[in-house]
Amino acid sequence: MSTVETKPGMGVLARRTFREQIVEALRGSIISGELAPGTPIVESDMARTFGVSRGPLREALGDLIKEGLLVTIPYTGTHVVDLSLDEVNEIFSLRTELEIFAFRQLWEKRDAAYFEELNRRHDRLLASIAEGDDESSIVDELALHSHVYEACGHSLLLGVWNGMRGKLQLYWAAHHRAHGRRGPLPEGHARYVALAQGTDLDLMISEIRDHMVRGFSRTEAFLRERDQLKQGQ
Amino acid sequence: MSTVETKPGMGVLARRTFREQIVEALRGSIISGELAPGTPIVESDMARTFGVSRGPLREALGDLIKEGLLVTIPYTGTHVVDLSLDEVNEIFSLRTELEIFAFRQLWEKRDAAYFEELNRRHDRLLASIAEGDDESSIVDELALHSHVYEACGHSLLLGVWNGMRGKLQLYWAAHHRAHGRRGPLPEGHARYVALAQGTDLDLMISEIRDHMVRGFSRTEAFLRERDQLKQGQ
DNA sequence: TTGCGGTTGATTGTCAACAATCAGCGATCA
DNA sequence: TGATCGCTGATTGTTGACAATCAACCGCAA
Repeated sequence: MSTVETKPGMGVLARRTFREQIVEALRGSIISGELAPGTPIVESDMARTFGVSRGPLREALGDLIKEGLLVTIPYTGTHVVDLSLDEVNEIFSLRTELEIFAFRQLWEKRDAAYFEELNRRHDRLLASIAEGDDESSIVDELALHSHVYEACGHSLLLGVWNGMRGKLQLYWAAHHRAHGRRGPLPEGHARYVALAQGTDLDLMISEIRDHMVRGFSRTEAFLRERDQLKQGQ
Repeated sequence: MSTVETKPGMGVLARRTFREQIVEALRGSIISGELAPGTPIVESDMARTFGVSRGPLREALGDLIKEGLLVTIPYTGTHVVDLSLDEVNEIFSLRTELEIFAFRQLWEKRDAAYFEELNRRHDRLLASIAEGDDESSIVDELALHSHVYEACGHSLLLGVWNGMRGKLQLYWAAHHRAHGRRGPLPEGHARYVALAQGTDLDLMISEIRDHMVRGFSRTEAFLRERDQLKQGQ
C-alpha cells in the first residue's frame, strides 16, 4: 500500500488543455446569448480572439458541434444553432423518459447522503431565486435535475443527459433574456423534491411528467411569441 | 419556387472529407476486431497508415472518443475501449427504454410504407442468417432495430441511438468472434416484427423488454466466460 | 428585366514542423 | 537493499502556412 492517500476524485486537477478551456468559454458565450443563435463562427477570427491557433480551436468547435450547440456545413461555415419548436419538444419529451428511468434505477438505492445532497441543491436554487439572480438560478435548476442522473449510477445515461444539458440551458437562457424573469419558480420544485424523498415511485413519476409538461409549455409559448414577432418584421 | 426538386435527403452526396472517411474506416477496424480492445492508437503511426496528416486523423479520433469506441488520456495516449460487464448492462437497459419510447411515439403514425420497410429489413436479416454470413447479420439486426428510431421522427432520439449503436455492434462482433455463431437467430425477431405490425402496444412493449433481456443475458454469459478465462491465465 | 457563367474574396480542409508533457529506466544516496 | 531523483525516448498538444472549396458578386446576353 502506498503511504499517500489517493481518494477517488482527488487528483482531478487534470491537465487543462486549450481545447477544453475553449469549449467551456464558448459554451458559456453561446448560452449567455453573447453569441446569439445564428451567429456565424469564423475559425480564424475566433482563434485570434482566444489567442490560440486554429488547430485546438477547430477541435473545440467539433465538440460543440457534437453537443448540438453549433452547426457546420463542410467547406462553407459554422454558426450557432437556431432555436426551433420541434427541437424543444424533442428535448422535453426525451428528458421525461430519461428522468423517469433514472428514478427507477435509483429508487431502492436512495440513502441519507442522497437526500442530503438533494436538499442542498434545492436550497441553493431557492437562494438564487430569492436573490433574483436569474442566470445562476438556471444553472442551479439544471444542477438539481442532474442529481438523479449522477446518483443512479448509470454512466451511459449520465452521458446522454450531459449531452443534452447544454441545449436545454441554451433554451432557458434565451427564454430568460426575452422575459426578464422566467416566472414564479420558488415553489416550482417543492413537490418534485418532496416526492423524491417519499415512498411512492408512481407519484414521483407522474410529477416528473407534469413538471416536464409545464416546462415545455412555458418554453413553447415563448418560442411561438418570438416566431410571430420575427414573421411580423 | 425553384424549378429544381430539392427533396429532403436529396443532395446528400455531401462532401466526404478525410476525417469522415477515417472515422468510418477506423470504426470498421475496431468493430471487426482488427483493432482488439485495449490496442493503443498512436496518432503518427495511424496517420502514416492512412497516408494523411495528423490533423484530420486527430479529429477523427476525437469523434470515436465521443462515441465511446476509443479512450484517451491527455498527453499520454489513446487506446481502443475495453469491454465491461457493467457497460453492456447499461447499454441494454437504456436501450430498452429508448426503444419503447420510440414505439410509443411511432405507434399511431405507422403506415403501409413503415410495414413494408420493416419487412424488407427483416427479410434481409433472415437472408444473411441463412447464408451464414454472421458479419452482415449483425449489421442487419442493427438496421432492423434502427428502423423504429428513424421512423418515429424524433431526431434527438435517433442521435442518441446512433451514438450507442457503434458500441453495441462492438459487443456483438466480439461475441460472434468468440463463439463462431451467435446462436439460433432466425426466429429471434419473428415475434418482434409481428407485434410491431399488430394493434396491441402493450404486447409490443413487453416483447421489447423480453428481447432485451434475452440479448443481455447472451452477451453477459459471453463476457463472464471471457473474464474467467482471462483470470485463469 | 431575367437568367446564366466566370471571377473573386473569404472560409474551411490539410499539412509538416515545433513545443509541452509523460512513463519508464537507470544512477545515486541513505 | 530500498527508495528517490533526474534523464531519455516516445507521444500528444500546438502552430503557422498552403491547398481546396464555396457563396456571392458582377457583367453579359437573350
